[in-house]
Amino acid sequence: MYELNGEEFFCPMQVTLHILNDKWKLFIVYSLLDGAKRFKEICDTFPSITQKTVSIKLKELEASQMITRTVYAQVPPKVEYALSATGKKIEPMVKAMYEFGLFYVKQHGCEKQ
Amino acid sequence: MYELNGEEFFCPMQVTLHILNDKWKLFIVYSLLDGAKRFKEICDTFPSITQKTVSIKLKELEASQMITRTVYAQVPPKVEYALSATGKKIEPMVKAMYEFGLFYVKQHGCEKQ
DNA sequence: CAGTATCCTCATCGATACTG
DNA sequence: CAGTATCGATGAGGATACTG
Repeated sequence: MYELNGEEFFCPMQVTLHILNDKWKLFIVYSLLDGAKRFKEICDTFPSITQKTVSIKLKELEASQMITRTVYAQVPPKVEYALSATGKKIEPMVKAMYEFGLFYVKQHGCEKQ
Repeated sequence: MYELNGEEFFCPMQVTLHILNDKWKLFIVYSLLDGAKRFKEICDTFPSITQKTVSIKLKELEASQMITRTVYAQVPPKVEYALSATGKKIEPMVKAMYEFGLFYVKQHGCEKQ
């Protein structure tokens, strides 16, 4: 049995899904595996996500200690988001997800030119 | 570039998330790793999910070829859901998610008696 | 550049009841 | 047992505009 800010979980899987299971978070942490990104870069990485959603998701990921937020005191402002030590631990998981996707599209002949 | 019933994807990760990223699907396929389950068993595994949602999610998972549905001609009816060959390929991914959750709760001291 | 503030839509999910 | 039908709540996320 585990507890995370008031909520109870019976299985580590549940914890993982609690932290990452939504439409965007996994994409965001995935894109940060290459290295730190600025707010605008993250927005540009996914054209179909809005600034507002990016903002919310980054806050949530920061709250669950998956990413760090670094503000550079300059004008114009520069803020960088990067995976925390904990966040970097997603790598094997993300790799496995990538591999599965690769297998799936091959299996189902979903490739296009 | 990949295509799945009309939608376009640029990355295998995107495909994986398209198939599995919602509140329940990962839990369901996860619970099927032990072996086939009947409809009621799946409902009972997750007390906080409704029959309706289970029904919808099973249909979606079947449509994306992740699970198989076997009807036994008997009264009362018996229907079994099991992972397909494709579905079984989630195992490394799920293991990685489990491991991450485990790491996370240890790191953050979330264990309760 | 890096966000907030509003307003709004729409899918997801829950509650409950009913059926072959 | 294995669902479907109906209705309703809710909240994530989109569109757009604005700010330090």
